[in-house]
Amino acid sequence: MVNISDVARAAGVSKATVSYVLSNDPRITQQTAEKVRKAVRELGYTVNHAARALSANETKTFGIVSPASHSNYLSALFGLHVYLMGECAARCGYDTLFIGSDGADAMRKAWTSKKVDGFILMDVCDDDPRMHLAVDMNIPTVVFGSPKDSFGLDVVDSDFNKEANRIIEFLDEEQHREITLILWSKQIFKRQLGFALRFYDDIMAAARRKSIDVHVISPDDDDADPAQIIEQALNAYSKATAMVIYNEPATIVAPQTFAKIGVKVPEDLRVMTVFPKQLTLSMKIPFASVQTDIRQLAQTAIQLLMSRVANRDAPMANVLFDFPLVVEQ
Amino acid sequence: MVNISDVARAAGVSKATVSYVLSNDPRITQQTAEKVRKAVRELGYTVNHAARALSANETKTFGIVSPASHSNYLSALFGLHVYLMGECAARCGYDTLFIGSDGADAMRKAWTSKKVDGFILMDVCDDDPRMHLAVDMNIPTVVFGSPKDSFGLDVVDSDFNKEANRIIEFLDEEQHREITLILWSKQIFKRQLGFALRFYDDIMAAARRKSIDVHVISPDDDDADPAQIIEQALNAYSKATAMVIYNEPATIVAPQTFAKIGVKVPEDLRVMTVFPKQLTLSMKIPFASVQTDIRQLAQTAIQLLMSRVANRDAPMANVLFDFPLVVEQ
DNA sequence: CTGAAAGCGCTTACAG
DNA sequence: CTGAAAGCGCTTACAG
Repeated sequence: MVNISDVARAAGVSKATVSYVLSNDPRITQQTAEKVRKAVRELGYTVNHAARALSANETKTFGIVSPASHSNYLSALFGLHVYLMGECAARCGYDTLFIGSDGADAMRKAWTSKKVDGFILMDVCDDDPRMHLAVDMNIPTVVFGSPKDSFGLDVVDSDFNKEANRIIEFLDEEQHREITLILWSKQIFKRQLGFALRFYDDIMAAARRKSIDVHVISPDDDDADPAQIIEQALNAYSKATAMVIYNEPATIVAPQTFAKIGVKVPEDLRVMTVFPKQLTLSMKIPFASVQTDIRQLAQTAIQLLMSRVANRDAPMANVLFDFPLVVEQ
Repeated sequence: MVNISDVARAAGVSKATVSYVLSNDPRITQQTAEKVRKAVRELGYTVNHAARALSANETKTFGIVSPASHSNYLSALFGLHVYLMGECAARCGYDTLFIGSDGADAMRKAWTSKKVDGFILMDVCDDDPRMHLAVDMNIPTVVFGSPKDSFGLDVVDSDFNKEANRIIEFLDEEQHREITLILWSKQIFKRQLGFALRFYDDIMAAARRKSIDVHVISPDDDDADPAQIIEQALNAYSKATAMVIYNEPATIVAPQTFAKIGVKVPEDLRVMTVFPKQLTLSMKIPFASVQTDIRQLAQTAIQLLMSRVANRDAPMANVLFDFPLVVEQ
């Protein structure tokens, strides 16, 4: 494989000059630069990544750290996130290293072996060990999720508070006084996942303010059949005139469940949910929904991380997106 | 950050010895090895990845190359694949580099910069430029999908031929003489994606053998509303007694579509599909389906790639999985 | 059984 | 404006 010496020889300059041209150093004259670029082109030269990383002490790659474990369903969405972040990162000249299991351990290893310049933590929970690791070792890190405290790390997520208020206000205007709320599983709550906790707190507070009665349902288990849970909720709280679903598997199966039982939405029951815009389309979720834009979230995460790498002492960023409530007619 | 010299000093040996211990070289005595390991532990040493890669000329990372472009829906599944492969690779001591857009170009760059030891190509199409690149540059590569010709590259996929036959035989036994077949979009076919082409050919051949009439429908567009397509198919071919859906978005929305129209499955219409087992559960796909195990596919891909890296001259592997047909009662 | 030394392919002060 | 040289942190024949 052709290396920098080959290029230097072909261009009749030193290795240093080649290196300077490659990094667009302004001290090099146009002429010299052009000679070098020609040689690069003709020889098909590409910088050796390991050598550059070793020498320059930066890898131009970001690590995406998955949470310790999660159910099958969560993984599907998670995958989409990873994919989108990979795309955004690529556009910014960064590669993306996927850090699968073991959360904090794998993350520490990737960092101490200098395999990445920084991390994006997926689905952070309160007091997440990965956050503590990042803080302790002063690692550029952006957090996905809404932990109670991010300990100074940059955060990006959707704004649960606004989402919850918007949902409740909409229901209040439609005069619903009794609703049922289908949440993530108890397992998720036990793991203190920020998105589950925050949304729950916010929506309950908002409902209280409007004096709306809320029947709360949280499946015992991640793998519980979401269709059954919806049916049970319908039976148990038959006087509720609206249902808020904040649970992705349940949202996905809800349309077929209602259709099967013969519940007409929204005539018989107003249904509201929070769901990624990108999937709303292909999965035909026909509810009034707050439509999360996961591409925008991904892009922001990458940008925040790039800024953080460039300046470790910049003030902490906390970007919460206020996604729109879309009401299907 | 602590490096190999620090460890050598602390253990009272040379750098070489530390390196040998780390690679479990049998020439080092137990005693020395233990001393070194102790120092490693106490100092919290981790090998610098770039240095090792530069010196040993291997990166212990695999690149996962996404196809040039694909629709939103495809991406969701794609993400799951990436995720699962990352997990499998991690278990085998490999990291996973996600190579987003630009297909062959990004792949060439990752290779010439020596960022990875090999590639897994997602969703390969006939004559895929990424395959040619891999062959031309003799890059260890495993191909996901069923191209007409893999040019000697290792292949892993499900066995479309067997799937198609199994589906048709099942329909034949149930005495269906006229069926409708909903396929991937014309865009997908135009891009010559192996899975779409192979399945289509195989199922038509099998149907011909059993003298079953097939009405074929392929949406013009990836983003066409799959629910409408199903409804149209139902209207256009009302005498068909079975429907085979080989199109993931359509499969996902099919249950709610049938429920809405009042078509009872399987009483009014036998519906068959091919769908990842892992998503069948969470998405409540209630059809007779060939259940692809994407975790197994991912694992096999990683294993094949590891073998290929270890021995470039080994005979080509072509692993096709025969996944079971599961009939929901 | 262990160590001194060369080399992997870059970047970057520093000197001129 | 350009080049000689040190150095990044490892691995690996080779010598002893």
